[in-house]
This record gives sequence, structure tokens and C-alpha cells, in this order.
Amino acid sequence: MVTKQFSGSPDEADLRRADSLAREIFSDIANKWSFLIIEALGERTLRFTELRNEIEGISHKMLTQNLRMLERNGLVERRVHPTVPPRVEYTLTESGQGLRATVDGMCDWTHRYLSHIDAARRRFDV
Amino acid sequence: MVTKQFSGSPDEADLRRADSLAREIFSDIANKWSFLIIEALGERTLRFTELRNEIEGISHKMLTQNLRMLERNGLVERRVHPTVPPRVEYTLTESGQGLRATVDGMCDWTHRYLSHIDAARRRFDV
DNA sequence: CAGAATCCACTATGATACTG
DNA sequence: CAGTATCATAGTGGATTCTG
Repeated sequence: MVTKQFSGSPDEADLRRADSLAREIFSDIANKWSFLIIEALGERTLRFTELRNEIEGISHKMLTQNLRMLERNGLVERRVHPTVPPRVEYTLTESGQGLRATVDGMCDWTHRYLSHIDAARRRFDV
Repeated sequence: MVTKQFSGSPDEADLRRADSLAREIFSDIANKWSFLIIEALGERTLRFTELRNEIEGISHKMLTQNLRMLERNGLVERRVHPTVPPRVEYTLTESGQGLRATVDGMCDWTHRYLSHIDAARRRFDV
């Protein structure tokens, strides 16, 4: 469990708070779009529309929502250039970069086990 | 992007198929419950009810659904003992173990940046 | 005990239109 | 261009009941 590492120690109340926060973060971030956004950003800075083009299938709305959420959690920095038309750039922060390692890991895993998974599916889908 | 590593190579059709499969897998597995199940299983074998107790807040239905999905993708092995009452055990397969490394990474990340994220949230939630 | 099936509330998502 | 708002709807997920 995500939260296990916090159990059974001195300050019960604090730890419960940390627990539920960890869980909340986990719920927020462990989703498809977040991961794809983090992957897409990588080490680059991208504008809203560039990001939208980069991530196949994401809707305007989902991109906005997930970017807000990532910004709120401090994984993404949003820089607004007060020009007309507006120019908004998104970049991964340090913590965002930290998570990127994990997401990269998952991408590698996906490609490593692709045929393996494909076979498992065929077996399952009688 | 998850799929980028497959683009621009010889056999277009095959690669597109691999692409969409990778994307499908990503969508299936990059979700909160999958991750929590993989974490909970770790190196242990657990029964349905044990798993349910282990993962706080998961409903009977979600656990069943996600276990089926993980089984279908070959990450989890389901062993049924033909007894009364039935005894069903779940274990991570090799590929499941492979993904566990990633999930562990995310757990570590969560705990490492916990206070960082908490601060970012406070700043954001004016 | 494990799980399938049902019902139902609620949420997520896409499409569309509007604003600075 | 980026973002907000609104609406319709498909889908999620919980509670409950039933079965082998």
C-alpha cells in the first residue's frame, strides 16, 4: 500500500493526515492523461496547443483540467505571456521531472511486455 | 508519448497496431486501483478478501473488475481452488512484477514530494 | 467465499459556443 | 490562442441481492 510506510509511528494524527494526502495525490495523478501529459512535456516547454497536438485523442477540456490539476500539485509550471493572442507555456517542475522517471519506466515496461500482453489477452478472450 | 518509439519505421501497419495496443494497455493500467492492487500484491499471494481488506476504500466490484483486467493483460495470475467455500488466490506474474518496480517508484516519489506537493496546493488554493 | 447481476446516483468526457 | 461555461450522454462506481 501507498500509505503503509506511515503507519504505527508516534504522532498518529499527523501520520493519518499524511496518509490521506498521499492517497489523494495518488488518486489525482495515477491516471492516463496525467501520465501522457508528463511524457509529452519531458524536458521541453510546450504551449497549450502544441501539447494538445502531441497527445493524440485528448480533448481541449481534459487537457485543461489535467493541466490545472498538475499545476495545483506543483508538477507543472504554467507561464502566461501577456500578449495578444495569449501565449501560455507549460514546463515540468523538479517534482514533475521526478515523476517522469516513473512514467518513463511504465512506457518502457509497456514496450517490453507488449507481445507478452497481447498473447495473454488472446488467451483470455476466448 | 508512449507511442513515439514506434513511429517512422518500415512496416507502417504493424507499427500502428503496436501503437494502438500500447496506448490501450496504458489506458487500462494507468489507473489508481490497478496500481494499488499491484502494490498490495507485491511478492505475496493474496485471496480476494485479503486483497479487499488490504486496499482501503476499494469496493467489491472495483476489485473484481480490476483483477479481471489485470488477469486479462497477464499481470496477475488467478488460481481457483475447487473447494467449498471457494478459495481464489491472486499472484503477480513476471510482467506484473516488472510493473511493480514502476509503481514502487511512484510510491517513493509520492512520499518524497509529499510536503512539496502539500505546499504547492496551499499556494494554488487561494 | 468469490463473484455475477441488477439498479441507480453521480462523474467524466466530448461537443459546442462564448470571452479576453 | 487559451480558457471558461454549458449541456447531453456514456460510463464509473457503490449498494444490494443472488448463486455455487
